[in-house]
Amino acid sequence: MLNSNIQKVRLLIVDDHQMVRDGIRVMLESQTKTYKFIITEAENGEDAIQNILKNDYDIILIDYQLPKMTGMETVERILLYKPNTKILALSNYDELTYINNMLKAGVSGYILKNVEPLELIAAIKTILHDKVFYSNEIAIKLIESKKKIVSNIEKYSLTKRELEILKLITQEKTNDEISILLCIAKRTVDSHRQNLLNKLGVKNTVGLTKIAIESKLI
Amino acid sequence: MLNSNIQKVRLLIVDDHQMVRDGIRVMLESQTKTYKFIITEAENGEDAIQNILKNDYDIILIDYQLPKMTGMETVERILLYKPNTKILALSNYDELTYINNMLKAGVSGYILKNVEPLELIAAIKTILHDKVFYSNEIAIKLIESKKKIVSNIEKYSLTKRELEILKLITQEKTNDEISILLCIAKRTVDSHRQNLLNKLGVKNTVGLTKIAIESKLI
DNA sequence: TTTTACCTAGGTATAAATACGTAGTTTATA
DNA sequence: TATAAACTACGTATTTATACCTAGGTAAAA
Repeated sequence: MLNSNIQKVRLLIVDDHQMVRDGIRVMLESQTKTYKFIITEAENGEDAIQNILKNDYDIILIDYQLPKMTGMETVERILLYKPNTKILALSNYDELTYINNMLKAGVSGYILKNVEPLELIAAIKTILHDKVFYSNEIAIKLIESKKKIVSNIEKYSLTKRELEILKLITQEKTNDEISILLCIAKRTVDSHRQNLLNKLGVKNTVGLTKIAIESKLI
Repeated sequence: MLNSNIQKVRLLIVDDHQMVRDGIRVMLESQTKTYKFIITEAENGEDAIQNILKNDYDIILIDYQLPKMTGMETVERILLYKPNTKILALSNYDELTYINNMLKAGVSGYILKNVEPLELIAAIKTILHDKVFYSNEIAIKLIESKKKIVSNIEKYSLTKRELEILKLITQEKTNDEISILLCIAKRTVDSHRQNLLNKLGVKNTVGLTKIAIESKLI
């Protein structure tokens, strides 16, 4: 009777760290109330592909960093063969590039490895119900991502034009070249450049370049 | 009889990820031939400090990234209270900065989290015998660290002097200032700068700065 | 010992950047 | 519609960087 309420979930863990695979297994096996997990493990992308070709899984947990084939490539190939596969990305990193890459590849969720057992279960539950799941940190990161580009400009309160010119400066262009590109007078570029030096509080072009790189403008 | 050969090891795991703590526990508990691990867990640096003040441990496994207090600070404080404590740093990162920081703080070993159970046991064994242990990747990293700086110079075949001047340029110094600093004629600095532009194949100071940053010279 | 690479230094010239101003026009917004 | 912010532009002057040379001294290597 009680058993009838327990749902079997076929789950594939793709991670090259035995420690992580063990950790996930412990987490999932401690949750026996609503799910019975049938867990398979794969060490790398190739393994994972071989596995999904032979077997069906309800959900796949995959790391971003894998030897040889990256998690992203693996996800792309899995979805090529079985487009309806539900995949949860599980990473150490909340780097925006990684998150975006995984989402682009087609994962249904992205959580960090420092996840609590209950949150992991919640994520799996959500994804099994055809919804997407991002852990809080990831959601915030995604929302903030657009803001950050703006905030770097705001941090130094650069105008659009100043930003544009800063970018051209970092492309090794002279004021003369910039003026031609933007169809404005060289002296105008001079002014903008002077304002940039003042606003950013640096001495010369080197300072401008360094800040541009720091701010990831280039 | 058999039991008399089994050594008890009091071990403290300091890591904010339950998954990692579980993973280590599984690894260690699977090795029952020579050791019986008595494992305590701490979620953060504060916890760890409280624990080591109350109890004695044979070895401490600690992550680099911890909330609030870093692994490095925690190690420093642990060794302040109990200077003979044996500590093994366990990190996801083989970043040289992290490794160096941990070694500076006083750990007896540094291994990556993708460690095999047998290697983890080997590390613990080595450290318990008052020796130091680095996993292969870390050892290589440490050895290569010096080489890398050289290789970047060699890549562009910069001379010592040119490198010196490049660094000063990236500190927003003018040729005049550099000449005073190095006690050489301004015209000599001019020459070096010209050579830098030619060798690095860039147009101006912006190019020099970008390459210097890429090459991690600054 | 000859060669080579490196550091040194200067001639001459031009191009580019920096510094400190002023000021008109447009655009968004309160 | 008043106001501020942004973009535009120029005057004047100095400093700095770039370009293309030549060339001597020194130390290491072939």
